[in-house]
Amino acid sequence: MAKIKDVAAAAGVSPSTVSRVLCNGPVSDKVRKRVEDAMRKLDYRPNMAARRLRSQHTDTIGLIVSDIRNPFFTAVSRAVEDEAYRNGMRVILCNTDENPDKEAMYLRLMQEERVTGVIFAPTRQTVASLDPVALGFPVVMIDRASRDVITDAVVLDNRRAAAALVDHLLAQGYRDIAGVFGNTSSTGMERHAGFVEAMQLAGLPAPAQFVAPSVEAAEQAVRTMLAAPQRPRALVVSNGVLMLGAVRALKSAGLQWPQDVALAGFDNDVWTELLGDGLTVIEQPVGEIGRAAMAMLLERLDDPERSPRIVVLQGKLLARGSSAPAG
Amino acid sequence: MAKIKDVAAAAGVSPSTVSRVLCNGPVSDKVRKRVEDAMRKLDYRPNMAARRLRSQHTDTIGLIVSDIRNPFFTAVSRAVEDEAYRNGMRVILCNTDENPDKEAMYLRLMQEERVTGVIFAPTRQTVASLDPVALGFPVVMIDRASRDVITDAVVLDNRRAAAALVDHLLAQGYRDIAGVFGNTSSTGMERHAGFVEAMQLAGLPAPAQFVAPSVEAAEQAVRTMLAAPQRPRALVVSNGVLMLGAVRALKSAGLQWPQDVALAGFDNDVWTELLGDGLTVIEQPVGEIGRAAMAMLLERLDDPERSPRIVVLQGKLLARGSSAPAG
DNA sequence: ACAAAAAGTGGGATCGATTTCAATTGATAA
DNA sequence: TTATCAATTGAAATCGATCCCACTTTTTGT
Repeated sequence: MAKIKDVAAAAGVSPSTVSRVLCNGPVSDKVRKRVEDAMRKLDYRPNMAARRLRSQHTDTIGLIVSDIRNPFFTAVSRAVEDEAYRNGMRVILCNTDENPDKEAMYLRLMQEERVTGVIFAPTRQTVASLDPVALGFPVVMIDRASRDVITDAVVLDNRRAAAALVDHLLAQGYRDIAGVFGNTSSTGMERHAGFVEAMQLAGLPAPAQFVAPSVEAAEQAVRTMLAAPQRPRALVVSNGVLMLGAVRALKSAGLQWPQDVALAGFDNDVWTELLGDGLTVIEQPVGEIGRAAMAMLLERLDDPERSPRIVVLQGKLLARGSSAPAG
Repeated sequence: MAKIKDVAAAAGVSPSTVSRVLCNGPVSDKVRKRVEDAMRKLDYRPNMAARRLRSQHTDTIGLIVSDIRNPFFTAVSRAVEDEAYRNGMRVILCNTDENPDKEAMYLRLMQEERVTGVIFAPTRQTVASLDPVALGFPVVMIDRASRDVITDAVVLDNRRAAAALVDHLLAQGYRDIAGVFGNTSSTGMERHAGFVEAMQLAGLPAPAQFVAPSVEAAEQAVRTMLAAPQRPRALVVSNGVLMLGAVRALKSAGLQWPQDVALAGFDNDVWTELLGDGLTVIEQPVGEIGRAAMAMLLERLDDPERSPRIVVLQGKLLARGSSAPAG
């Protein structure tokens, strides 16, 4: 494969000049054209490794999410990638499966790649022990954040969103409401807090279950909840993955929504609007989350000293059939 | 950030020796331990750019898919990534949106990154003009392949799968069957061919529509099909994304399946089993596709000379409620 | 027309690792 | 004890680009 020296020779200039053409340095139009012709003729492709080594900047950001199969994260990733690309940056995408070991491994990988910055949706465990300074690059958290560690972050107003679901169910006439929350993310905790707050405000108990963030775990948990002597009349479910489990549990128990159990949850995944008269959900501004995270990262790179900030975005309640009045 | 020289100094050895520790070269246990201690103390992270430049191998493969939001591709990606990781390789994931310009751009990117190989789901347009030799790295195609260009590939037996859907619908008593296929991929073409073949074998006409591979395009197309004077009694739909559009069209037209229109398609996306009594689909062996592609790529790297082969995997018909007998 | 400033170009060091080759050490056998 | 050989180690070249500095050419101002 042709290298810069070959191009230089072919164009009758020095390697320095070829490099200047590559980097839009000061080159006369005549020479630039000669060099570009040579590049085309030799089918030259700059070697990124060499470029990054010498220039000491990679123009690459890391995006570490817990599960790319979760439509929430695919949508956010998509937005991050588009935005990154528009700013001349590449993205390295990583899946952690909510596994702290994998998180540590990928953070180390990011260091080895000398990424410019990282956008990260960490588990509670990792978020507690994270030292962004030691990492050597700025980190913007998404979806999840910690109250203690101060980092840039883009999150949903989870308490309010969860409370909105509860208020909606209450307004529809439901009282006996139970919650299902993920146990690995701060998000699950926040949503639980909002759930409890709103229920207490209404003077109601707030029974809740915490489960591993998988369809199977949720299905199992909901199945037992539904089999209990006094089963709840409505369910608030903490995210799209768990909601899928809840729906499966209801179906396999032969229960209908909202007739037998009302449903309300998070994430406007494509299928939620197709089930019966639709599932009531909080729609997250996924595109905005991705774009905001990328924007924050760029600002941080611009000014490493500015104080960390947290962008809190609001969800949007989509009231659909699964939470229709008890009738 | 510490470099190899610093580690060498701290451990009282030469940089060469540190490098040998890094690469599992011949080093005495005593020295190895000293070096490893020094690395830990300095929090050393090898610089991948430098390593790749010098060693001339990146241990990185490219994975170019058309849409990471399509569950088929997310699932395949996941399998590829896991398999790659198990073989000590990194993956660069790219989205093309079925856009040939983006495909060209990402192929160029792969060259600049000097990837070891690429797994690629190309559009028909690109597949026709692809010259794997000129690219400089081996390419394994997934999901799609060309009859002309000879490359390693992993594909579904699309004709047979489509025919299986038709046969199933025929067995259930349906005759008036129409098809909806994507117009950018060879896959759509193959499935169409299988559809036509099976219909002709039954002595039936095979009306078909080709649409852009988006939910909206499919919804629009199906909506007009359903509004036509003699609307089909059953629909064969070429993939999960289009199926989503078809379902939306049916719902908005107030039609039920299978009572008004029977449905059968591809991709066992999570939601397909939740809709009514489930959607009849061909389940693709997504994990196997990803693993097979990665395996083929490794074999090809092992032996660049061996003749190209195509792995054809079989889909599995999941007969569900949407194709129940006409009653 | 001449000095000063600006623009364009080339030479050579450099980024941080690996790799080749030579040197040294230690172990083994005669 | 000494020659031989394998196992370790170090010195220096190298990967392919960028970047600093010096030099030449052109432009500008007076």
